[in-house]
Amino acid sequence: MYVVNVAEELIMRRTKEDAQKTYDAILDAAVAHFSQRGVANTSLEDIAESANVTRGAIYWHFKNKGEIFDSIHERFYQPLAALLLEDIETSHNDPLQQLHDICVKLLLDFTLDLKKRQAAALFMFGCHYSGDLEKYWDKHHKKKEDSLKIFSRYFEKAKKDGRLPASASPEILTLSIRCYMKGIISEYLNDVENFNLEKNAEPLIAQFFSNIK
Amino acid sequence: MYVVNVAEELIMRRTKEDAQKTYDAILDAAVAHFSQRGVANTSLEDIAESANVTRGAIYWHFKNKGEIFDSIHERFYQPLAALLLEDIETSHNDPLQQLHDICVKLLLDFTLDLKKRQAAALFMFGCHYSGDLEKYWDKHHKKKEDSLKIFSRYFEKAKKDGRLPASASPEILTLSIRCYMKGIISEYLNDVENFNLEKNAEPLIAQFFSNIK
DNA sequence: GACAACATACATTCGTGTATGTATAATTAA
DNA sequence: TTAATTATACATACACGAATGTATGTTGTC
Repeated sequence: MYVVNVAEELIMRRTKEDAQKTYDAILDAAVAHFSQRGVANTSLEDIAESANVTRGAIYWHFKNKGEIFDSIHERFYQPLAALLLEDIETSHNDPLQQLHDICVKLLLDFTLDLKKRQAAALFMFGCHYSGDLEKYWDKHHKKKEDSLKIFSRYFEKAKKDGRLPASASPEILTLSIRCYMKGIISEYLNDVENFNLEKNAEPLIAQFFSNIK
Repeated sequence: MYVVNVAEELIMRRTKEDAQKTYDAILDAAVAHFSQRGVANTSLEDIAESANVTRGAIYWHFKNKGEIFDSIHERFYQPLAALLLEDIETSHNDPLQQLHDICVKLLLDFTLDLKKRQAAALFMFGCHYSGDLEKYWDKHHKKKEDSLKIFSRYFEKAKKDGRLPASASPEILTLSIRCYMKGIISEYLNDVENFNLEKNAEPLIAQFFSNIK
């Protein structure tokens, strides 16, 4: 049982800041439960208990479980998309090295940040976009596609700079790195204890670039 | 709604072969529902309806939902593991080419076989090994690891034959192809309509091998 | 005193597991 | 060979708990 109580006390709280605290506590508790048991196997009572509130508090802040789920997505994807955008905007003389570095960085981030691990596990394995969650698929999928499109810009830059072998296709490379990253993160999250990502992140990514650099 | 009725008629049937038919119909209906909505969001009534039986029939053949889930796993992994074992046992003069071919074959198989797609989607995204399903994790995980260990044998062969560049490590390559395959299948199953696997399977795998062959 | 931020209580639905009923097939007895 | 018996392969009915959503109560804040 890795679920921890996020809120510290069970006192009555009515100020704006305190309301924000319970809001955050609910989201934190939700990510923890969702990632461990899946959205469908998590009851609002589970979340409430971990956040040291009652379901009443949850229904005050959120309409239902689906909106909690969606709120988590926003909180998780906003920084990720921003990070990627920021990286591609900063000029760098070797786009392939730059992509190499950001990929390693993204992977190592997971080893350092439990919250990110939980959120990623949630959206990769912990949810199914059917039933109540179906309506969020388009929105979430679109955000994911937008972020992933950024990958292609590194290869286009490299191509333009003549840094790609003639045999290499930017389209395939984009699809390839996308799948590769997805697979690494998947396999890591599926077995965090036995997959030594700290050690393997750089060699794995280096392996990918070894033929085009 | 892609769920189809698998059994044809609703008459009373009591022969051994007919019992086997309903058993199969239940499993088929279960895979379809599990892969589309997830195990947790699927009720036994859903399955029964698609299989043209009642929950009574399900409880006759299976103890509960978990055992249906486990039965599906057996039916799916047995042929897969057998295929991989058979391939590695057959002698081939170029192990890297052999691995390339089997990877492409595995991927293209998904484009041809709905059942395999459903089963893979089920075990990748449709289930969470917690609660009732937790007890199957060890067993399923072990079978997966056993199959994946086979990948390393191709690279060890290649290394022994001096077919690997000195810089390449068999361990990293094994981990790498494993993640890569997982990622390709993941991304494909996540968006079957837009991911053209028939077209991209071979280029993607070729891209992986381009630097070590 | 009004409203925000909850807690508590209640009604209802849904899924599960089990108990029981029943028609047919398989087996045995004659 | 056939009639009686038993076991199989389900369908039906019921009892129960769990989760949801809502209605209402309560407390502190501004």
